[in-house]
Amino acid sequence: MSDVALDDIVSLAKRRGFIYQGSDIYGGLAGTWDYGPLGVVLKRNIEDLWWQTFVEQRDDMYGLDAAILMNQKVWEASGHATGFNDPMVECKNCHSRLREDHIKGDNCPVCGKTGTFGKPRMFNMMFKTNIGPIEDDNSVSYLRPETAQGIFTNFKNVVDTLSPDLPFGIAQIGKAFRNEISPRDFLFRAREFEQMEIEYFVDEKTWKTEFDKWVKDIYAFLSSIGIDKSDVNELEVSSADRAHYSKRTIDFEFDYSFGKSELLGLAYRGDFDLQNHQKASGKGMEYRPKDSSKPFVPHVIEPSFGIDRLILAVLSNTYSEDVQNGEKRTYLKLPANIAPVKVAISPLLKNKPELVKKSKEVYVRLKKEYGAVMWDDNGNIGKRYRRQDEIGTPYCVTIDFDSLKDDTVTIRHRDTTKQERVKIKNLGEKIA
RNA sequence: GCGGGAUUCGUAUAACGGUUAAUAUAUCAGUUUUCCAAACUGAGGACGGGGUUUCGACUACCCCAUCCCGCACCA
Repeated sequence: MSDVALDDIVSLAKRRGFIYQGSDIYGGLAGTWDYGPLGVVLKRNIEDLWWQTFVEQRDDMYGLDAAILMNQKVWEASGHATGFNDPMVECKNCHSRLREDHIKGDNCPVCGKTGTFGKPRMFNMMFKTNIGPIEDDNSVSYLRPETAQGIFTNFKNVVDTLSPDLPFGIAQIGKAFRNEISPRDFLFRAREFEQMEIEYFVDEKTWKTEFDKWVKDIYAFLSSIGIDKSDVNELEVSSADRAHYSKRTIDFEFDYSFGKSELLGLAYRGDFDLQNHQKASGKGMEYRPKDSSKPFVPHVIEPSFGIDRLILAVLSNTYSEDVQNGEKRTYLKLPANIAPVKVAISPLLKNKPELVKKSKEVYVRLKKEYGAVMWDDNGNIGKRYRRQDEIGTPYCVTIDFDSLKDDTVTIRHRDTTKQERVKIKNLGEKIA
């Protein structure tokens, strides 16, 4: 298990404006979290990087942003309307609650007693709502429990309008909702969360090689947000545990403070989803090869990332403490490309107008170029460094009296606390 | 959902059936300070919500919410 305590991360996240409890002033709402001023930037940086990596930098990928509310027929076709509707039974002896379909015979698997089960009760993991003013069976809709179905239902649209060559993928970032029985472990299991999902459509014959390529691509992306291959455990999901239509599924697990748990998943789903929607909607889901060979329903490989879980992993991985001059220093070793503040600008002394003036010039100049630049003149210089350390700012630039003479400044590095003197005009290449 | 524990300034802690609820740190303003949380002055900031007992409840009791630990769940 990771030796970073979850409490330390939760506390820092709140103290510094990364993540707050949802509905905080009313006592909270279980399973919801709000991203504060720094958190939203961190999150957006990761999403942007993901989008660049998997959509913009590739020519076989197409973006999508589908509606959260969908026709109830979507969930009937996908199996969620029944699959998410699990009958639960409770053992009257040991009070264990179990899924009825997981129990063999009349024996409680927990306490071993026989005939102790009460009446099964339905538990639906989907949030139900009604469309329009009349609440009846026809008006029922659900908040999507995964973004994937929005991609499958638009498969035909994308094929018809952009006529992509196989293999190709459709990528989407968006919210999903699950009425979890017990949300746990900070961002890890929430009722409202965000997914970054890809459905990658392939010819069945090629699925194994494409699957392996995705494993590589996933590691490359993780590495770019500071999660190394050595931080990840690949769990081959056994045929008993994976969905019946899947021939292979890998859970990529991360070592969180509460134990190894899923960070993201990679599943080969066969043609299960498209076939189901073809059957249910009556619309053709074939791909027509350009060489006029026989049309077929493609198979699909699904890399599915939970942003919130990625953020929790990034925070766990980068939360660091060391001792400087006998004082504990807390810092986030965030990679520069996702740090919410890239560089902080300070005058060495804030009561010297000439230093402040010069610092402002540097600040305005860098802010214009990089955006994520913070002005910090509070307290003394050491205090500012520590404060920037805690929010993971990789570079601090300080303007001192020499700066006035020769246009140089010191740039101080978060991880080493070392500093170097550079020309103002060369700052860009140092923090790029 | 079940069992156990908890909930007091942003954070971390303290105290008390009865004065203005304390301390550290953080925050903000000012003085000072020539590179790693120095010092000084000042300011703002909390008893999760509701009910009961009581002359009086942050404190006791009940209900609810949330968090933590364990169990179960995770299609």
